[in-house]
Amino acid sequence: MNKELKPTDSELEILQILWAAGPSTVRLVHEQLSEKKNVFYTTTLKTMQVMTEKGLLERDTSSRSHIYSPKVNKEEIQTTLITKLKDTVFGGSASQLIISAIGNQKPSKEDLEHIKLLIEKLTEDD
Amino acid sequence: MNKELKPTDSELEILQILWAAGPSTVRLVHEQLSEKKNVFYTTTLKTMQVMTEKGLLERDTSSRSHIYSPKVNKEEIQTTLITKLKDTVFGGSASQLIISAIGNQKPSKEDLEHIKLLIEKLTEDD
DNA sequence: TTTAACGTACGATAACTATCGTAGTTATGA
DNA sequence: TCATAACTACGATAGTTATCGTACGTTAAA
Repeated sequence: MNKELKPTDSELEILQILWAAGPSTVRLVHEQLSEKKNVFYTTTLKTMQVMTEKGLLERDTSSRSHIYSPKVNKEEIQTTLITKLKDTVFGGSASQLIISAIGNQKPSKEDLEHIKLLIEKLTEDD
Repeated sequence: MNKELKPTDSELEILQILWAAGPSTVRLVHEQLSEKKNVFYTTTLKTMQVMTEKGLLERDTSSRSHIYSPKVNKEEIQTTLITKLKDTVFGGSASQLIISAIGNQKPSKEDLEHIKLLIEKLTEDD
């Protein structure tokens, strides 16, 4: 339902940059974006303006270069999208999703240990 | 790049049904779809026709009711979408994705044990 | 045999996305 | 000061998606 929780792919690219960089100008976002993708400055600008209209970003217009910040929570978006993926291609099964991720995303040894500890903690306490 | 690996949301709903049910008529897919979503028969039909054009489905037109089957591999789509999610909202980190999934999708105790065993197997052999 | 149910084909359309170009304003530095 | 660079605003557009309606042929049963 909530539009704010369904950013498009282009919007996610921008959100990612803002989540990492904190409040930024279009110029800065555009420069980072340009490292991955050929796009005109005005395209980035327009997208960020639309995102602001949608409530995905907010901006401070007090100086000439507007400062944009994410208005949506990273963790919330992550959870929403994981849930959606789980429902649409894993028939709603969390474990299948996790197993598949472990199997083909090849986390490092350290990561696997880390995950194992997390699981132990979760299975212990209760 | 490969269009076949980026089904839309509506297409994924249909693929899921076909992956589970095997080769089916539009009627059958539509009935299952109707349990989740209000949609006209011709909408389902049209979507499946488009999917066939795109190469997501193939069909046997030898009888009056065409029989559709998925032409794309479930596991392949799963991997593609997990990878995309990892890249777009987890900054490319598989472990972050997995940890987040374990944390908020709440797999059952049995599932967690299952996953733990898998991890042990992966960290052992090499 | 005729009509209702079932099936496909396909055009139309509204909404949304992504992208770019143009216009106009405001610094800035040579 | 005046040209250039940097900004924002915003219209235009092509492509995509999702959805429905209409047309039309086929099957089956009353």
